[in-house]
Amino acid sequence: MVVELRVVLHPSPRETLHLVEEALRNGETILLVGLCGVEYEGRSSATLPPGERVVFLKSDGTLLVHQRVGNNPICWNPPGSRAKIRQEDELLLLESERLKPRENVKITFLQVVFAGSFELVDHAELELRGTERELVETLIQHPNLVEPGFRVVKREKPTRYGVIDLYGMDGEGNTVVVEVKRLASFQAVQQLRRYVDLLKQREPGEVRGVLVATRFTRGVKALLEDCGFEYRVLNPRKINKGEKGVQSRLTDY
Amino acid sequence: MVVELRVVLHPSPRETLHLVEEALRNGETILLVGLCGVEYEGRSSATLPPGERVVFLKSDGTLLVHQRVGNNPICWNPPGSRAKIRQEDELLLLESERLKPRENVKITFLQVVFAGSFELVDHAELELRGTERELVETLIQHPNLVEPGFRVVKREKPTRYGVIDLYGMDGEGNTVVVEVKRLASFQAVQQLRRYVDLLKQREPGEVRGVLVATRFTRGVKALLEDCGFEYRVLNPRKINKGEKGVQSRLTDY
DNA sequence: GCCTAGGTCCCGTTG
DNA sequence: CAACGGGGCCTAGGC
Repeated sequence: MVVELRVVLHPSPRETLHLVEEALRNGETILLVGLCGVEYEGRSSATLPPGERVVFLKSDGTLLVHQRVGNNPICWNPPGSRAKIRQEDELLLLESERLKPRENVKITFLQVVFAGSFELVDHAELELRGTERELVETLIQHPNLVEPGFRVVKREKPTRYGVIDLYGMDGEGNTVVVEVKRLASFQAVQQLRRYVDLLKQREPGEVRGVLVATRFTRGVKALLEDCGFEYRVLNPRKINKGEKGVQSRLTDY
Repeated sequence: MVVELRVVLHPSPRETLHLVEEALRNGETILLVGLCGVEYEGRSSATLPPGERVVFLKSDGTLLVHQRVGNNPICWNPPGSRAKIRQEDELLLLESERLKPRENVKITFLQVVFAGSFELVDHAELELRGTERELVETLIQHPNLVEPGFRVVKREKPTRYGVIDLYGMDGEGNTVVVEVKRLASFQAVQQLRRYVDLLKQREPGEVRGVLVATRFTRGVKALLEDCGFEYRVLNPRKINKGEKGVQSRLTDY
């Protein structure tokens, strides 16, 4: 149950000031709706002329300014920022400061039509399935999905140029570098290439590169071929039923 | 000014139902605060056990579920999704459906402590400064920042494997590929490498690769060196004052 | 603390 | 429409 809850409609600047100050003291969640302009200065800098928006201030310092459309906040400051509010004449100034890197968001309210503060209790954590991590675990349990005879030597093998998802050997003793992705992109191929090139300098035998993903784009397959790499399509639904859904290497075609 | 605004404290399921349904019809912005659990099924899938959260429903279909901490929503559905609400006994079910890709977010409210709908007017757009685009424009105006004698031939030159930020020639007529980034990463080096390799096959003379960025990490510089590439550090603040802040090529050290 | 890579990334642009 | 790369990305995990 929400222990504490306070709401004001069409508050005066002073009322908003008090509500926000008290909510900040108590570590409550704050929602403001009103006409405001925003200035941002930090890693980049930006100006947002006045408009009606929702401003969301969390107890961990998170500040979000949402326009009426779009998934992402138009302006924000991440957790750890510090917010202060003050009144200047009929304007309300909400300022959020982040220290590292130094970033400042300044919201000037011309009018507030709604102000609310809430004490939220929430100890639950998201349980997410179908991540890349799970794909890697699947491959460790079923190395045949990479190819019959494949043997995992190391998971998350660190190198000078990043961490190899799966490092192992094929049936003939060749080194195999496996890069795992949910969605295979150019970037994934390049990552694989970086690792393969590195190992080629160190390992004696052949070094093969394999990109395993649930989805591939056209361009990626072409680039894979150019690099001499192979790929496997993982079908997440088939995995539990068996070890189907394995593609042959590109060079088989 | 906010034309329409409706707020209910501790609404009954029926009251919430009516408020949300009417707000959806009118394309208004909806804020709900209460105890709820969430199920997500789509590109991935997830479960979030009950807790007190802020639910944000926008007129463009955006759905955001925010916990009391964190910059990002814990669950969401992007713009273009369709929301429906219905009552089952004392529970309220808010369901959001996205078609491409198919994704479903189902929120089960055990209790709503606040419901509000707002008609927001906002035609303003963010003016953002300090982007990569601006860095490229700076280089075009001051090609000396790449190096004395550098001449831009083409901006955003498309290739089979992506678009080259800047393509030009040095004082000796060699091809120069310039990749521009705010923050230099391994990925940026690989991108540069892709382009350089491609042009080496096509262009007659030498092909040089230069990575220009405002910030570099140690590992990136090492990889650049291994690839035989050069780099330049751009200081955004110095740019307007002149053409200082140019680094020599790695091989000068 | 820096650095690296993942993400239900979202988002705009381009083919 | 797919696909590719930017982002004030944020966030988690290593060292």
